[in-house]
Amino acid sequence: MSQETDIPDLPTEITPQSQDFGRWYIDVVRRAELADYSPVKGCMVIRPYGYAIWELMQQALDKRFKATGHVNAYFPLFIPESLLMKEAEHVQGFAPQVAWVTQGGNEVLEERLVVRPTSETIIGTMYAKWVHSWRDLPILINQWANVVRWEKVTRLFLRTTEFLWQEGHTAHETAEEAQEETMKMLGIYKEFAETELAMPVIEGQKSESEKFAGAVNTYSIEALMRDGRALQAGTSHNLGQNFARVFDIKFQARDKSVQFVYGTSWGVSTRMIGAVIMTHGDDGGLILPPRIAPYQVVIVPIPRGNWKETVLPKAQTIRDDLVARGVRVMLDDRDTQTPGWKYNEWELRGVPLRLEIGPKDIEKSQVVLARRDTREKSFVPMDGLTPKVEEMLAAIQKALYDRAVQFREEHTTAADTYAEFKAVMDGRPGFVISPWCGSATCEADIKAETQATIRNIPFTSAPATGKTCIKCDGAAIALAWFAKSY
RNA sequence: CGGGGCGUGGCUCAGCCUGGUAGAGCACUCGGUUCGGGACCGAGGGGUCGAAGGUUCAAAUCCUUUCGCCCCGACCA
Repeated sequence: MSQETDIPDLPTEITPQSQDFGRWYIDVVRRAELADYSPVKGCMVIRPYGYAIWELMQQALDKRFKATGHVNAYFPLFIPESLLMKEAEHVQGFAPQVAWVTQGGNEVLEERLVVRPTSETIIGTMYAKWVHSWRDLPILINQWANVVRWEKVTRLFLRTTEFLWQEGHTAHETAEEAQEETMKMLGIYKEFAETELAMPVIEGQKSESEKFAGAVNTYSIEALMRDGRALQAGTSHNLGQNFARVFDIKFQARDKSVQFVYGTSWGVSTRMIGAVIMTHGDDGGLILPPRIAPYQVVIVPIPRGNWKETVLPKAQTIRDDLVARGVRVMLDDRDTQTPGWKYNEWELRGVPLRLEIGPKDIEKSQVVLARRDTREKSFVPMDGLTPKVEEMLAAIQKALYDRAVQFREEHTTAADTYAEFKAVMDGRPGFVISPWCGSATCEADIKAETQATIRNIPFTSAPATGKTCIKCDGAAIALAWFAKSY
């Protein structure tokens, strides 16, 4: 197998990351046709190519939810005002972000409805009706839904007024079971992110001020984007008995006493698509991990002479062989575009592997394979092609993950003093691991002065014994991971 | 919600300062030659210049109002 060293420059149509990362992101989303702005302020249209990525993510997640005993259901989009108002902390957290429905047809509603920002309240109300005995537990329900949060500042995929997500809502007999569920689902998110999205994440606990409104504890997975900012990619909440008390979700326990259930909720959203873009993309556009790429291989036939009688049938055969093995393939046989144009287009859209085939290849019974991640080209014999393609897709998946891990390691720094901390945040941003005293005041001051927030306190974080808070010099309770975030 | 910027064919923009009846590139349609890293030639189609009002013989251009969007900051999956 020979390698071509002559890799052409990346196209210039997309703003380079180094010039303006935010602009680069928007350019990629729009040029790759993942999404577009809609006529509705703050809302986006997810285009077929972007939606195909979401569908692949959904399938991968749904499979995992089912495998751990969860079932899907669907709850209403509208929530009566009185339900939302029941849990004090929850209301306070979401009130500024809810959209109200005040009128139906021509009639003013007696009770206003909110468009769900999340469904704890309406699901809790139903659980109260369904749970009577410890034998009814646990309830392990997930729903795939849209939610609406009135946002002042929106960004495609990362924060839009309406977005798609899944929200799991479970009810358990004991506090221990609820905590176990909370951790299990966070673990599933981590495993999903790492194996399907090739995106390494840090699992940990949120600080009190970053916690979900109404939860006892919130845990998150945090990923590092290529501009050095962190992105919360998924959350899992232990709700304790907070919602159970308010919604009266009671059951008769094994000891005949009446108890409130222990709840959890957990979710990931279409924001994950933004995370993938900003984890793997380069100046040439999108780079998709093979496992969630709508097209894993694009076949570009070289149209020359009577190619429709020679090259094209061979390309079709190759496609059929790959499809038979479950590989997602696009055969780009348009004769309105040149091969070079197609190379650039599909690279921009992140297709992991390109297969070129022309008359010369047919003579030699070979094809050209070009990797999107390294942009390396190689000649591969037609014989044994399918296994070779599968092998390369797996190699790309792994390479993307390894590269992302390396990037994160290179952009993670420990800082025991505030001076060091600020130096890193001003310089090359990323995660900074620092001792923290646990005070919300210190946390807020650090944010005000450096824009960095506590992303989470990883489970694997070393104990902070003997260390002092970078802000107030008080005894540290933990080594927290700080970063500027999306 | 504060600061900045922008609304002109599908897209990116020029034209506005100094009013004179709308232009370029790309995209699109048709025909032909091409095609191994964003092809070329020829012929076409497409815009009441975000909206409303005003000034003027005449407004994309000047004035007023208004709507929308984008970017940067305070709140959030």
